[in-house]
Amino acid sequence: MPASLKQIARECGVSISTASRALNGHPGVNPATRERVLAAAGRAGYRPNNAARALRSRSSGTIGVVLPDMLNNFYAACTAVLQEQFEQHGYGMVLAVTRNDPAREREALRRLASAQVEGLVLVPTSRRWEFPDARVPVVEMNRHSSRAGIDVVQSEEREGSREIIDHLLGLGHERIAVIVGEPQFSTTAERVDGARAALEAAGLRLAPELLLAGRHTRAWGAEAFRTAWSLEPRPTAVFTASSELALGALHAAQQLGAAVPRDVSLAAFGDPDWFDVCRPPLTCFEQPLQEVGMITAQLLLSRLSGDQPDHRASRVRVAGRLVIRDSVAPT
Amino acid sequence: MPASLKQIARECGVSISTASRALNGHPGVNPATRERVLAAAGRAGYRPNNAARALRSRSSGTIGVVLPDMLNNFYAACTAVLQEQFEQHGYGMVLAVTRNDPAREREALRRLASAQVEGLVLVPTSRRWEFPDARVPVVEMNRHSSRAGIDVVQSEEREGSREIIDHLLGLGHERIAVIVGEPQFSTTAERVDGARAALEAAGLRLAPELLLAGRHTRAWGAEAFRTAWSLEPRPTAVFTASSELALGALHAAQQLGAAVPRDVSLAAFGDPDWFDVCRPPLTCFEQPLQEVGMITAQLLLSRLSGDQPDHRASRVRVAGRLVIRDSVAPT
DNA sequence: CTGAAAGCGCTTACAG
DNA sequence: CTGAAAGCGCTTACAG
Repeated sequence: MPASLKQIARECGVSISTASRALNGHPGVNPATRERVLAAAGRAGYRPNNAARALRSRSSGTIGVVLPDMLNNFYAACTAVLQEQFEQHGYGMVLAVTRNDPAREREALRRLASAQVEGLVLVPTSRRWEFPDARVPVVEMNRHSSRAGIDVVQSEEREGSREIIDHLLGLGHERIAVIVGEPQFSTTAERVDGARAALEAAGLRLAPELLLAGRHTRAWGAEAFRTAWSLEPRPTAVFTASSELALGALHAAQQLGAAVPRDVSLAAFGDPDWFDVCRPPLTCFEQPLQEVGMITAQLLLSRLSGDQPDHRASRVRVAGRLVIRDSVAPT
Repeated sequence: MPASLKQIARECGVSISTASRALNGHPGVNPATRERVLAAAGRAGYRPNNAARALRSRSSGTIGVVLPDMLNNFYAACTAVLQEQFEQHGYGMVLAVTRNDPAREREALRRLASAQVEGLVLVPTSRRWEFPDARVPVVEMNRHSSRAGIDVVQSEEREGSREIIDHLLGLGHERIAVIVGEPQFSTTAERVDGARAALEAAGLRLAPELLLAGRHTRAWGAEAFRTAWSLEPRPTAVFTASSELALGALHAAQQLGAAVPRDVSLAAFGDPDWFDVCRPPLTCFEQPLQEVGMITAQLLLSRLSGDQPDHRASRVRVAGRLVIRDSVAPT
């Protein structure tokens, strides 16, 4: 049974008001009294009850984070940064996962509202979400919904995609398969856009049969690669819009005996740790995960501290960079 | 401003007691009244205040999870399973990360105590941790401390290590470098033990120069591999005790121009997604991540539900399996 | 510098 | 079936 404020106060012969003030470092407490209270609390292993404190002070000291999936390398990295930043500023983090299911998202937002989170980082899975408490600042991370007036922090999706395709075009590829995830996500739309723009700038177009949309899974990456490989004529290059898709595509290529990059070039969006030890090391667009997490945290924290004179919503796009390895060859 | 119980009650012309009972599905509420309350709550987007509920009912509905690092594939996977299981049983999860720092661990445990968690999953980083509230059931996951009477769920560390070494021995390797992480972790000790036991069973021994202990990072994996490679005579095989270490070792091998498995064989503990697309695909001992997470959750949940007639601590070791790929060749 | 008191939003015996 | 009341453990004006 953990000690309560009351017990500490009694032990020191002071009121609970005084004990509370001493523990919370309020000014205007006799230093000797403060010492006594601190000592007693230390001895008893006193821990304030968060629920009571939150209830009374009307602030939970907590920020909610809603994301699709903890296993995804990108989200895991961002979340690690968020958690560290929030902790440094005295906030706890409460996590909810949606698996890209709008119903789960709805439920997650409810739960976080019940937890009285003071701020929210959201990787939206539906185009129109609702948060019960309109006073809570929200930042959309990576993906964005169609809601107006919400801060968004993402990487340069369109530009990244365009750089990859430009790189392929520069090496003579013209028939390029584009493998992407869920079409309803803003990231997918933007990556496809970027690819399309690059092709059109070169006087080419993205043939419908070469655009393969499915889900951000290894399985779909593999299936889509096989589909692309069965096309007539075959594409000379494949662009996968995430590392999971690349994993599947690479595996499928190895199974089909398609040598990368001799038979087909492969380039991906994202750059997990293992891209440089795979067979072959993959050329890719490195997403600025750390920065996205950091900027998201800073933006939310500045909204929370209220010293954000500018009340307009921000839209931050963080630059990434092309990393050239061995998976792309000239035609 | 989210609606409170009081407002809902007033709107329906009932007392807050009745509104509370209706919302919480207590028996003995007039169905018509219940309907009215539910409807009003729905309209108002009512969400109960967790803090108030936790304070009054003395149960937070929350389980704490303390782990070293969210980026680690093993912990991310376990945590995903834990979160899903806890959610299914009506518990929220609150996460704390220690970065293998005992001081951070101490602080994390305090924070979770303040949050009144009802149960705790802990990947311990110190040999003797303390949780302020002795009534809270704790399960140690993956690693274990030296505390008696605590449930532990882990994979078969010793056996996995032994299987790997036996496999190498079977192909004629006798000079095998063993690269491990932090020596103070139980997992490290057990993996080293397993390796040593396998060697001794074959009438060999683990030479001190061949045991390279550092940290579970890519950087240490690379450095240790370079050290091993500079030994005279060179080892013919390298065993890395985690996937991060394997990543570093593989990268170092590629940089040194050491062809795996022609010049040196490589085998690892753990089996992340990408092991089968790297160069070469890695032979390894597959850790049962899902199962470890699942069993941990079930064990803690059964302690919480109190229907655990057996009060003795459990020590569960989940079996893994050897996965043979292309990174090991006969001498 | 300190204490008595109110009250945060709920749940839960208790009485009717 | 319903309501009035107590109280969970704190914080915070308010009075001294």
